[in-house]
Amino acid sequence: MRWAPDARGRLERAAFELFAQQGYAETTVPQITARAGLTTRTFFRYFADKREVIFGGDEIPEFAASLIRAAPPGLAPVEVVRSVLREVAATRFDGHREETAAWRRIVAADDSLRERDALKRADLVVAAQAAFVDRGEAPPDARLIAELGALVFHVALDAWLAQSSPASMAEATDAVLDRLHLERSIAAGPSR
Amino acid sequence: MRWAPDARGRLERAAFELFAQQGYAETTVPQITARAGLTTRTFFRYFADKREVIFGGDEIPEFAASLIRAAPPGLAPVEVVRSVLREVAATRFDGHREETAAWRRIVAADDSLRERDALKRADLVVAAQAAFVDRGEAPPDARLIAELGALVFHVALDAWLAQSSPASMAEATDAVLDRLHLERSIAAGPSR
DNA sequence: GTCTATATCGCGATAGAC
DNA sequence: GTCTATCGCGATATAGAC
Repeated sequence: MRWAPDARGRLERAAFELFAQQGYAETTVPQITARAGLTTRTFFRYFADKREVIFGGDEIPEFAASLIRAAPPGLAPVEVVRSVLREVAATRFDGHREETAAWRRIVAADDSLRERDALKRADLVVAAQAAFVDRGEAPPDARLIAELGALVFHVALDAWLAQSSPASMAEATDAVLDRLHLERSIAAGPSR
Repeated sequence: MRWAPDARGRLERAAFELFAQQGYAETTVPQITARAGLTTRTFFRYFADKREVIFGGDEIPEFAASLIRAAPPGLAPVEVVRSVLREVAATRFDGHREETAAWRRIVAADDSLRERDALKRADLVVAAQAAFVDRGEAPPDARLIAELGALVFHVALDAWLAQSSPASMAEATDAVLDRLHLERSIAAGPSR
């Protein structure tokens, strides 16, 4: 065929390698596309902007939201958070610690990327809040529990990547959640 | 004098008005500087990038950090958070509800600005964590309590702006904190 | 202040695939 | 022939260098 397949994947890999080697800011889009054998214009057809290459297919918000909606109706919100985080951690992170760490190093090194990362977290909160509302929570409570879930997720991710011994990320999310010392009733009692 | 005074303030006001009228993305830096009677170059002397005009002197991280460091040594972390948030709310927000709401509307309408807003929140967490570490908390606990404080602050801000009756933001931060149903011991017990 | 690199995006052309 | 992925060219805005 006329074009090598998986243009998107090639762009992602080329970007990842260049960012790791010379840094995000020092890497230009033409450099990335040259390495992937494509043109600059093509890059922007796959990614809205340069930052998105490294956050590519981030379906975590959708995945988490679907898990929240699928949780048993009676389960307390905190327990929903616990099981959803376990599931996300186990299926998306455990077994990919090294790649995740390399990715995190790149992101942490550049403010543009930290910024995009922070937006992704905000978007996760929005998606999770909507899911909790669908489960019957009042919007303010749904917001709170969604924020808490995102908080635990991000703190646990950093903790998991920081520890030298390779425990599972699922354990890390549990540990952070427990450390919060939340009452079981959180965001489950009647609104004031 | 040769130049009209308060160049920075004029740029901020011009930007604010234009963003409110035609949106952030539709407003160019030359438009802003034209309205302020300055050149594009001058704009970037005062602000690192276009987004920063609207987040101008955001000294909240430094302010919050200094309050945390100044809190009574024996006070439980959650109570430190409670009093710091009260203080920040009362001195920086109460009495400016309308301006804050207008500002929030602009930010919420554009992803570039939501992104910067999210980064500011992350920076607040970093500053607060450092302050809690100085107070003697273990870094992981300091991180948790800092994240919690930022969470309460942002949720309370939205709640305060959303409510029709003009309560104080200090009350809003208290309400959100109470709603979390945290045990008093949070992040105060011995590290595992 | 001026000059310039780089990101970003609109539009039309093109070359197979079906 | 139509469709789709890609290219090529050009325009504008941001941002940084000199």
